[in-house]
Amino acid sequence: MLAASLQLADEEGLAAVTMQAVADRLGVTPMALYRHVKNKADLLDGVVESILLEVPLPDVTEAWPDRLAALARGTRSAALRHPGVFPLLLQRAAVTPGARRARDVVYDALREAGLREDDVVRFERLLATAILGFAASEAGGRFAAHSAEQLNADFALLQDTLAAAILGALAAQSV
Amino acid sequence: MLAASLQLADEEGLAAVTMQAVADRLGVTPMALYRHVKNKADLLDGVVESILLEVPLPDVTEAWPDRLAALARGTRSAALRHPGVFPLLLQRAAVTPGARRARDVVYDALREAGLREDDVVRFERLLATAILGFAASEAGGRFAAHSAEQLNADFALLQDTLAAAILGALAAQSV
DNA sequence: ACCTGAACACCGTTCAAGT
DNA sequence: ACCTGAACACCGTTCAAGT
Repeated sequence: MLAASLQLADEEGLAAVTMQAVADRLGVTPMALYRHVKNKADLLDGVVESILLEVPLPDVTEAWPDRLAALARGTRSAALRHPGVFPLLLQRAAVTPGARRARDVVYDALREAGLREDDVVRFERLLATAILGFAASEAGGRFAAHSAEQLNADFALLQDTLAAAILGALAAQSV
Repeated sequence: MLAASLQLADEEGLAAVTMQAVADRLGVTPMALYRHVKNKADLLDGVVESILLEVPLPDVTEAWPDRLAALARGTRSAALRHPGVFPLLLQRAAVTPGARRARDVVYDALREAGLREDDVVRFERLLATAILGFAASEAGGRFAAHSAEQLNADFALLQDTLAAAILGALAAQSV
């Protein structure tokens, strides 16, 4: 049912995700959905969560900068796969298992980098908002006029900037 | 009419902005709105634009870093004033007068800083996505569990990171 | 447990008609 | 020019009823 909703959103946009359209796709009446979902908001929460769970977690054996870069790329890919829904990610509290999963990857990487615990949580939030902001902007259409190469270069600049910020914090705390 | 729509969104959320509710607030029938607006999407575009135009432009006599910081603060304030609508800003192409207005402030500041023209446009996009991403996350509710002090500190870290990136680019190009 | 039919109050939008 | 009444096809959701 979440899969059907997500597919519908990808094909026809978020506005096409109605209880009746989802039910149709499942060969059932709209009212049957209320057995599995509290209401429409709950259904959309489920769709958002399933996108979050789609982001592949990087291999723990990789070096921490590679893990962060891979997670960022994975997030961006998920956004481009689901442009109609992705902007919703910024409108839900980051307290679900899918959100926690990604956050833990970043926490572990930043700890391994050597950041102090308070900087770990600060930098996780910095990374998450910057990457999600970029991905949501790109998927949402704010960059409509830009070429793929431009966007790739922009994403690289963002990643470099964030990496430099982490290295800067490390240098500052080892003084 | 845009003012009435925005007010409605602020008071009761974006979902409450229906043609009928807006018309009610204006003491008119829903159909009368179609005289002034093509359809509902057009109305929402107008609301988004009016938020963009609400962001105060910094005084040109200020130094460039202060102008950038002031614009960022003004954007964040607008988001907090209109949390229900702000996430929509990431879903509209940045081609309206309101978007251009803010972009020109950043262009001028970055040129004055001494960046090369290609870096000017790259860094403007970096700044815009990072600041809008933060503001949309905060307004949208992704940070629901965090305190105001935490969020202020996070915003400061973001601004510092972006400022450092600009200074880094300046240093690199003057080698 | 799971699904349905009928119903409710509400959507966005059109069209012809009114002033 | 601007607004309205009536109508259309669609929403989300509830409830009692069916298997």
